[in-house]
Amino acid sequence: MSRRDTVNSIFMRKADMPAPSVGVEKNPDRVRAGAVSAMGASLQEMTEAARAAGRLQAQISSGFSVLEITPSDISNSLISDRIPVERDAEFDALVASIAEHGQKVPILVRPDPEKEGQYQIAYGRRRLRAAAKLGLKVKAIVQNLSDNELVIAQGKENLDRQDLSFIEKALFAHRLEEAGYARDVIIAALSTDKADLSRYISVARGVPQTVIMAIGPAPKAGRARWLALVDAVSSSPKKVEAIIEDDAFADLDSDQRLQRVLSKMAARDAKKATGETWKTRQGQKAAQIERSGTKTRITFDERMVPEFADYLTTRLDELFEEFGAVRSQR
DNA sequence: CGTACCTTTGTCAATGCCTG
DNA sequence: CAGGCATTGACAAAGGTACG
Repeated sequence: MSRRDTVNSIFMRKADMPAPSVGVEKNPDRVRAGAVSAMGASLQEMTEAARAAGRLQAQISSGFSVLEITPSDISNSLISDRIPVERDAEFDALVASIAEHGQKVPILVRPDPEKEGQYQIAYGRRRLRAAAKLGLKVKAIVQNLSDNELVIAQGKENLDRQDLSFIEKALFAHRLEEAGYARDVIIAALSTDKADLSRYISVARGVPQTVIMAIGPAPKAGRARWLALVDAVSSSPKKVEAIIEDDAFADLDSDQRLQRVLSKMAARDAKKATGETWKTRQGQKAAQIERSGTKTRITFDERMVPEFADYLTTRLDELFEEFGAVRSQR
């Protein structure tokens, strides 16, 4: 799979379209038809559009320029970095501000490499959404950016705003990685170091998307709580799902939802403190250890460690002797 | 097999926030 | 304002992997 295909698949997913199956080529005719219809059907309009495109091309190649662009000509960024929230008072305030004073700060876009006359947003999506809502054109700086520059610009802008929560950064990092970006590019985009990036990605990998979306951005929660959630999910994913499906769960705010899951899981762990999971060094959950009164039961998962139980059975005498020797030394 | 590089994990200190 | 707690950035070491 080429980089372009990978990036496209991310883009398609972001646009709420089914993820394309591997190896399926995009139909170039459909792309062309879309671009043409966007420019208008009549010859007059097409000529005018061609002239406008020429002017734009000259401006773009001379560096960058601030243009007024119809929001529908701007597609979403390759990589989504925000978890949508139902109510957003700040967004309403932004809409009101732009309605009253106009758009003060331009957004950053690049020309869509595949669709003439179209743009891809690097940052300023809230301003874009606000302009679209108001039916206004949006002021945009147009720059020729590489894929890497695009995501780095997007990341930098978000960090300037300092309102991406831990999990939003984690998702952003994870999506960049899935899109095939090198670690150093992701590190630059998130202004982080390799150690933290590793943690971001492991959290985004460790918690299912459905769980993250159900909980939301949890702006007050940092690394520790999300790492705790990774543990909780890996030990009993079904229990976590049951908690997030609870009716009352949706009534809480995002931070409270995360807290609810963690406290319920902690309570559950405390209750069955006698039960534990044995994991192999590769992290496979290979056995369940249950203690009750005078008995201890170890249940091996044959799918994870096939034939290990048989092997262990044949060595019980040996192990018991070893155990006796160790105990007598103490 | 040894080496170099990359990733993951553990840990600590600084900072900020909250509560009494 | 002090103390406790959570968050965050940074460093070091361990673990994993690719390559010669």
